[in-house]
Amino acid sequence: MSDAIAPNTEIRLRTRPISMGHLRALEAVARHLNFRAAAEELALTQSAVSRQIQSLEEEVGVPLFLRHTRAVELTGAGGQLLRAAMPSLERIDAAVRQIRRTAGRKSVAISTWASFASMWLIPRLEAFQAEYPDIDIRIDATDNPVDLDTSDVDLAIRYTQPGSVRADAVRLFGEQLTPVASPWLLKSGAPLRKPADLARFALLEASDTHRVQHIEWLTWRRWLELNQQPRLEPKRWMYFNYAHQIAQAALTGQGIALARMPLVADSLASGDLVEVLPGGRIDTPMVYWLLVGARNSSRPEIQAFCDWLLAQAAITRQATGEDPHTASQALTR
Amino acid sequence: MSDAIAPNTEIRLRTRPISMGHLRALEAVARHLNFRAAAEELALTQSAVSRQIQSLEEEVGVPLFLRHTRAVELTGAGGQLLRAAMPSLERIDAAVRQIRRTAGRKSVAISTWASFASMWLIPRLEAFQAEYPDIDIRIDATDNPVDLDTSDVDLAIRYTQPGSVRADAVRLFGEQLTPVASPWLLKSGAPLRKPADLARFALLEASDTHRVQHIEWLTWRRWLELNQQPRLEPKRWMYFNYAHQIAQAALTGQGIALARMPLVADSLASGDLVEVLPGGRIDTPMVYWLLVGARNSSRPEIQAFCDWLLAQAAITRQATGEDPHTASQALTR
DNA sequence: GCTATTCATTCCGATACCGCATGAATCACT
DNA sequence: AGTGATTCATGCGGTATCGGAATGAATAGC
Repeated sequence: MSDAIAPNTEIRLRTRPISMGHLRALEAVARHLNFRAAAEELALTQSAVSRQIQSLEEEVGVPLFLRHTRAVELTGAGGQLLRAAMPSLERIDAAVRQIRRTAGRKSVAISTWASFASMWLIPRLEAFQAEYPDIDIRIDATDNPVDLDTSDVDLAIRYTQPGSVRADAVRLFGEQLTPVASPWLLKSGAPLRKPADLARFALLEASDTHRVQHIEWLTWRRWLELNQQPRLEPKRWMYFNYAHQIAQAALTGQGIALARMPLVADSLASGDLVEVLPGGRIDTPMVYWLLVGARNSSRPEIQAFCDWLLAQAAITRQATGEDPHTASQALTR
Repeated sequence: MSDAIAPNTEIRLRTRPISMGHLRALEAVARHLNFRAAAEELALTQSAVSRQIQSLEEEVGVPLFLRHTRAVELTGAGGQLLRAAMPSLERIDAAVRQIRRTAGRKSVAISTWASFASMWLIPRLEAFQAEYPDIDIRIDATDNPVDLDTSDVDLAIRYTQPGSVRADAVRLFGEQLTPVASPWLLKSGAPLRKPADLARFALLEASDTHRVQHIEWLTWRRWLELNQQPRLEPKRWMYFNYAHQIAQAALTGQGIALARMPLVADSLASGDLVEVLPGGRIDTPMVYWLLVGARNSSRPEIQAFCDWLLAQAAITRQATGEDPHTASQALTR
């Protein structure tokens, strides 16, 4: 009864797992359309590459390349496999590189969005780095909302209304909007005392086509209505895609921006921007949240970063007048 | 001069390419959290799996699992690699399966969207299958617009306005909208003679949140305005996500749908649906296009399918009254 | 302390992979 | 047409890798 091994060997021969090295050869050959050049790139001989491709072809049962005498041509099946394999290899390689890079190092990966990263998070990071020089920081600000359980970020900063966020999210701060401008812009000309005076200036506004669900709260139109100027037309409208572009335009005196208090508190404190109309703040229902992936909350560097972030948020709350108490409560977490 | 080989071996030792088999072991172990069970699933011994994981760990420089005496625990790095590897392996496997399945067979893969597939394409496919029984058909109606050059579909059917489509797109037919209903619905009650009579019925409308750029042309509101009934309020509004759901509702007598002529021409011809208001057709600027990937246009089965599709489109144009000529021109292509 | 469970390790046979040399096919040029 | 050059395929031999069986090491439960 040799049945015990016969099926084994048969299976082994039939479904030998595809090798990643072979797929790399496929990729290189498809790129060069030349076995020898591909082999050179892979630091192999042409013979090895030839047989790797052959092995792949035997595996899928279809030729992947048409070998003409002087040219190599990718077949449909070859292209199909290539299109599946190339991003997959790249993704695996990227993951390995990432793991290797952070091997033995403490690191924190944060998902947020571009405006928040450049206007709030990054300016403060230096302080954290000074306090914890051995912790690496990685910021993913690609604006793709990522899943903390399936992606490789450790924590996320989100911007939503209360209620549409996980129960374990920690509130960082709320949001007020206020007209701001460069003091340099206001020095020339008559002083700006009442909302109607805004008509003399250019108004900077977001034309954010992506996140339509939030934009209604951030418009000058809403601010003007709340300040009894529903029909005011400014000297000029200027539209920008990102909040930090608006801030940049305001800093360079291009007009008056309806800024988010938490994000411009620093510029207000330093005097680079000023609130042009005291009492001109309006609230939005939006809240900035901190979310921590469950599987990461026990790592000490995550712990340290969260503590630091909450302390920074408390400082921002104080600066924006949202939180009249000291930050001690947040620090003790 | 052994310089020629010394660097070779060094490189070989440093960057030994990761094996897909090892990643499969990672996946199986992560799922079972048990080396023996994973080995059994992989038809290997526990010893082999142990060494595969070890090899991976040596490769990335970090432990992927914590081995406790009675339990195995995935580390952060392990999870990171797993999250990258699992979809990648799945994608490669799927591509290989797909290639194997279509090995030696002629096949045509079409990208379209759900409503068009179920209301126009699929009902006609049987005729094509009868004519070409040896050609496999694969329909990708996931509503994700795919790139003909990078995905593995051979041709795509698109629905846009003229101008926002590639120059080599072939026009299938335009679009008219007309109110339709089940004849059964109309038999009860007073006859429906003029647009204002619509107020006695439920009107079926799309609440298509996805493709906002097209929806304006498809609304009852627009039809009513064009027919001098801007303020008409029907007995009831019914909203559906997909055009074929609307058609289904109309077929079962739930109300009157504003249907796309090309998609309901069959039901009108068979009498399952009737146009409730002769002369009630309105045009939309939308056009149905056929796009063929450049690298596929030479395959004979693609050729055959395109010819057949264009002939079907000509028949539809005739049925909707769009094309007064015979279909001969399209047939000769 | 004994036993059962589970992963790591050692040894050995199988084989997959590589490099070298060579063959086969075809194109370019005389 | 013949010759050389280019390019991929193939036969062969050596080596590294891999898998299986048996055994060791650690520990949790009793």
